[in-house]
Amino acid sequence: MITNPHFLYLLSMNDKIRIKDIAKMANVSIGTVDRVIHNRGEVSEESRKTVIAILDKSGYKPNAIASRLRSNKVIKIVALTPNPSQDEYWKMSYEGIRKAQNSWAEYRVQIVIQQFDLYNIPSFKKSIKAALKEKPDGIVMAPIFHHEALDFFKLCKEREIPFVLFNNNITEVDYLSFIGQDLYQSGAVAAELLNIDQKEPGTYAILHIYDDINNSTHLSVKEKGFKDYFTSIKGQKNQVISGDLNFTHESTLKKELNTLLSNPSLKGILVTTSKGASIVSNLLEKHGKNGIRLVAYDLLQKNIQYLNKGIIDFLINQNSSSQAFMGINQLANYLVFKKEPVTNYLFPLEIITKQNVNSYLSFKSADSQI
Amino acid sequence: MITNPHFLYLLSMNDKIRIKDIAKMANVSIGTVDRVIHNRGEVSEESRKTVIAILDKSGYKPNAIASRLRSNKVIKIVALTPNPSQDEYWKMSYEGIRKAQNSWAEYRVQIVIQQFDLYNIPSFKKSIKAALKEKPDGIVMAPIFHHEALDFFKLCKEREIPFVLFNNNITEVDYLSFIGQDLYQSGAVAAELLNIDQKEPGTYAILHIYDDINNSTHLSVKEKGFKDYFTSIKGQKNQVISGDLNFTHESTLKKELNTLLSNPSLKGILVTTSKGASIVSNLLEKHGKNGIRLVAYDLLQKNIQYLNKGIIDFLINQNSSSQAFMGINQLANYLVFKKEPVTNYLFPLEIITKQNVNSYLSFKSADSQI
DNA sequence: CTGAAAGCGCTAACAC
DNA sequence: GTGTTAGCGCTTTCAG
Repeated sequence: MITNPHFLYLLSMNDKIRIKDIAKMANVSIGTVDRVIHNRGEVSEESRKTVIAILDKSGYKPNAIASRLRSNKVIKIVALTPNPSQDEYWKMSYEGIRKAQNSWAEYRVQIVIQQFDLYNIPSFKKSIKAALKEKPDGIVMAPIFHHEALDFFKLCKEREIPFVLFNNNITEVDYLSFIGQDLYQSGAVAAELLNIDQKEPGTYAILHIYDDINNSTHLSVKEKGFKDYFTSIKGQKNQVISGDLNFTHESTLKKELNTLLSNPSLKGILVTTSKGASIVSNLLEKHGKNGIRLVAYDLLQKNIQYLNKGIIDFLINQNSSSQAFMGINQLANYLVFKKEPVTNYLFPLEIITKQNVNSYLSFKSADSQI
Repeated sequence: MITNPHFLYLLSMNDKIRIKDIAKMANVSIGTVDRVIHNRGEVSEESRKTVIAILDKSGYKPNAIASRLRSNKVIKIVALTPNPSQDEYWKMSYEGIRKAQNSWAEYRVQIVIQQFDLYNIPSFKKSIKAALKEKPDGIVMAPIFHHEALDFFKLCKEREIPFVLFNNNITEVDYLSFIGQDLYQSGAVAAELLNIDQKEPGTYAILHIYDDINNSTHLSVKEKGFKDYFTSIKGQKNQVISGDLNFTHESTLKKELNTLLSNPSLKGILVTTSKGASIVSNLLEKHGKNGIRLVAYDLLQKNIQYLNKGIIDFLINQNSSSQAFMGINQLANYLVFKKEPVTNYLFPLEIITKQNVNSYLSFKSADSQI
């Protein structure tokens, strides 16, 4: 079969084997080779076999640069995201999207941002419609409205639009890639941080403070990890209490928190929502820290302030901006360069303290690779 | 001047302005525009001015892909690195280089790895010679032999070969980019971790355990950060002791460490060298932990084991593999796509515990963007 | 000093 | 089924 004398010669100069070379070796045209490479059919079984054999043996690697230059069409990605001005966490996420937008522009990847109201399902539905109208090549989003997201993904499936999730997962659907964190383990890390060198047993609280009822499922996973950590400790009988509190009823919220803080056996608090931390911090500061340890989430400005003041002891970074950035990266690399995405891309559980927080903040501005 | 009617039209569809468009707007040929862009001279002052004006106003950005495709030459980078089989830390670094090698191959970037003996200066000098003989377009290395590295960089400068440093910095030279960590702050983080919730004053030790005298300067920066942290605490009089110990004299080393561990006021130990941690861990395990906290560096296998056993309390991750990977990324992006590198790329000071270590280990295998 | 034109490797439309 | 060819945006040679 592989009898063409060029074959060995080309193998020896092992760089830059082009489609042209493969074609010559297989005694077919470059058109045929291209059809084989991209499974575009219309090739006789015989040619297909020879070409594939030669592709394998020659170690041919397509020249991504040429390929990209040629296929000049604009690739369109829609990123669905909450209105960044509503929430600092989602603002960071938005910044990640903007960064991706920037760095993919030179590859003719157009990233259309569809904003919706974080507290308003109809607005989300409207965004969905707008997104589909764009006829995108791919979609990136954080599926915060579970039910509505499910419906949406069904439509994507029908239209064969690949989608990437970040922030929280929806396991029932067939996503291209999910970018997030191991929430169970995240709860365990938080528990561990509260428990460092605690010699006496005590009470530990896990508080979910939200302004809406989104995501409650994903918070319960953190809770499980948190509780399991404490039950796994042998020889120390701790009490774990959990509370679902509502951000919007401030007076009841404050009352409940104050009773909690007055509990003399209270050793530590985990606040699972990034936004809730400042409320607790504020009260804890007034009440007096008294050795009550506080762990919270994310590098929100207020959280950083309380960390620096010593009210918050540790933050766990969910890296909202990198998650969004990486979500788009995965999708764009898939669409542009046909790179197989990582199905479950779990970010490390970053522990932030007063002393290392600046290294994280300055890193943000530095990182700038594609 | 800018009177061509195409001008406004092209500005409005603000993407993809090509050299061709600039040429049309300036009423010159694309050849002339190219000569202006690359300062290749042979252009009349008048054309030059018009072209520059239009380039500025139009926000023209060259298409790096097309440019790279055309100039078909292979870009060669030499990565100088210690023999990976000598040391686990440098093995991780080596893996980062291999990963970069892989992901840049498709862009016709050839990364030549020059290994040298970590404990042998002549071997390093030999590698330098070999590196220069390759006539590389750029060089990446960790300048662990300070003096020899300095000489080398002088030669690079003469030959106009840009170089990127990682791991440790040499501020006297004009590097393209440095990838590393803030060592001063790293010492402070370590101190903080040892000091969490310590109610009583005590003794804290910082130990530099090496098998050679490399890098002693860069360890002293960590020491400064460590000491300054403790002196900055008001209301708690702690004692800080530091020690330079030699890995190779095991019996003396053990003796010294055992006296240290018997100090009843000892509260915590920082081992600044990644390799030294297992020695201390081993002795501490035998001696009994007795509330002596241990902080060490890097995700070496033994360190992870001792972390999981609870002998090591925290590891600070120096991310050797990512540093090397990013070093090559910076250089390759500069050489291939003319992207301006970040001059000082400081990695975050990652705190690793028993509960988050796996999230870091599995992340390593997942990350795979360019 | 300037313009025209070839061609990097690949894709896809088009002809046979 | 298969081969041929135009052309993506840029660089560089060559002719004028």
